Amino acid sequence: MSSTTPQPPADDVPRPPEVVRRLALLWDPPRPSGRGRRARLTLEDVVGAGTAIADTDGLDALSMRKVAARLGVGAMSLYTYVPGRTELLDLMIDRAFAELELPPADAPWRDGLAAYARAHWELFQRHPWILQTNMWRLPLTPAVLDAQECGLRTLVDTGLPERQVVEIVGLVDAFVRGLARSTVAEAAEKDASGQSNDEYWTSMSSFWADWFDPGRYPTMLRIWEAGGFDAEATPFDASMERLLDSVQMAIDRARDAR
Amino acid sequence: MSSTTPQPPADDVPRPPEVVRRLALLWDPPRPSGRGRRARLTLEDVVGAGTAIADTDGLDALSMRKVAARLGVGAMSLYTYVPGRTELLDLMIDRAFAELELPPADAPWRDGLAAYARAHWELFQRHPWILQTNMWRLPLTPAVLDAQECGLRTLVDTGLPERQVVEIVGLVDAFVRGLARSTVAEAAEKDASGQSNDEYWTSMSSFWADWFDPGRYPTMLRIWEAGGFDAEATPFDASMERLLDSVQMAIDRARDAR
DNA sequence: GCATCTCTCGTACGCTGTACTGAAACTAGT
DNA sequence: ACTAGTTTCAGTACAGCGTACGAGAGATGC
Repeated sequence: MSSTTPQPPADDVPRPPEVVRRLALLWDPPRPSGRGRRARLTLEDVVGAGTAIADTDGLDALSMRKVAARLGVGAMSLYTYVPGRTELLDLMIDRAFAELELPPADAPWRDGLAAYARAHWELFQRHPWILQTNMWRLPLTPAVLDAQECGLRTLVDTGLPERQVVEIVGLVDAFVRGLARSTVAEAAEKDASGQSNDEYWTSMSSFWADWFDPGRYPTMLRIWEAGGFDAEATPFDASMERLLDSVQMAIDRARDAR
Repeated sequence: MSSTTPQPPADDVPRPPEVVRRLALLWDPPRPSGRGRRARLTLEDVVGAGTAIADTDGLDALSMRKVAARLGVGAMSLYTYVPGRTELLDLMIDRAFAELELPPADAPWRDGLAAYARAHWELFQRHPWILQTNMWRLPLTPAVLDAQECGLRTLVDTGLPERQVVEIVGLVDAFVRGLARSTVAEAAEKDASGQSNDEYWTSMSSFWADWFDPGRYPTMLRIWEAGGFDAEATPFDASMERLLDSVQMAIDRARDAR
């Protein structure tokens, strides 16, 4: 490939044998064979320990050694249950998405899509590390596909062309993730402030005082002074309503075109 | 720290002294003092080498040793130009965002916002590694703030309340990032197919055949059969128009409310 | 008892970011 | 020209990471 064409990292595009092995554990869970030494743990234990670590300390703190230590087990023992860290993360994501309380199939599209978005929103609040996974897509796990199926189902009978259904669900996903990201970031900063005796905010305000050039960023200054950046009331619902309005418009337009 | 409260990783929330040091290089670039040994490189060389590696091999391949090797220099030599990897990434992001061709200040809001989105879209195509940075927010660098300023400016005089301006620009950002992500992922898979003689696709299709349960995912099956997942024509423009329509609606509503 | 199978885990390798240290190279002051 | 001061360069080292390997432990089937 030409060196001028940007290439995403090969690491995230599994090579042939890998792509199957990576998902085998999820779609074809191994049943205990009865023979051989008894297992001290279950796969669920391992995934749960990983999730607990990621929930409290973030994804960077999730290492095989720490998961093993939390379970009182040698690091390499984990590899009996899980082929590697990548697959452990896939399993954690699947387990997390299985927690989603998805709307029923017969809900009106607007209620269904709103509930779909809100369920994700709450999930990301509970497991912010999902937003830290820097994969290109979510893994193709059962629970992730369940969620996708649910999202698509809300719109598939509205008369929208199939391609637009996919687009819109993608837009909703991106919106929820984006907003959850900044909300979590805000919470993290608030937390840092509490822990470090407001030195963090001192540093930050000195940044704004010393380096922020109001002449260069007049709009930001103006919005700041008008309180436009005070997001204590998260704008999730308002923005979501606006998004749903635009979906309504798309549906009306699709109906008119027929 | 309570184990029941999800905590984002402390690593991404710089401690007090850190938060200033991390941005100092960006807002207060050191001028050469003339004294002492001459530098073999410039800061620009280091940032450029890092960007080149990330462009071609992805963010995971970006290590201090590799950057140093590309410059024909010892690994530790980089630390005279850059305090650490985090700050190098900040600089790379700033440099990338400086490439944005932002719309002029006097453009009508719809043209301006569309151009703002498209500029980001093209940037992410050129530097997909930006989408791999798993930080909670982009760093507060000059070029990043320039871009934000531009986005906010397109809407600040439309009569929308300030808070909604911030919301909408956030929505546009999330949309562009989300769509760029899946586009890049698709390109990565196409590329993997080329390199590995279609074994990748063989594996993937065997996945669909062996594990995908059409009864569990009827909507996905239906959309698939209707070609709804064929995204060769990226739906950027269509989706963007839909988004802009919803912004128009919000503006009209804000006008009516006054 | 013995073969067979599975789980457990210490050791080790290569990779990472970077702290420390001292050598090398350059300028300024005398 | 020489010294003192300042800055860059880079080797070594350390802690941490994912994980390949292989020896041992414990269970089952014969």
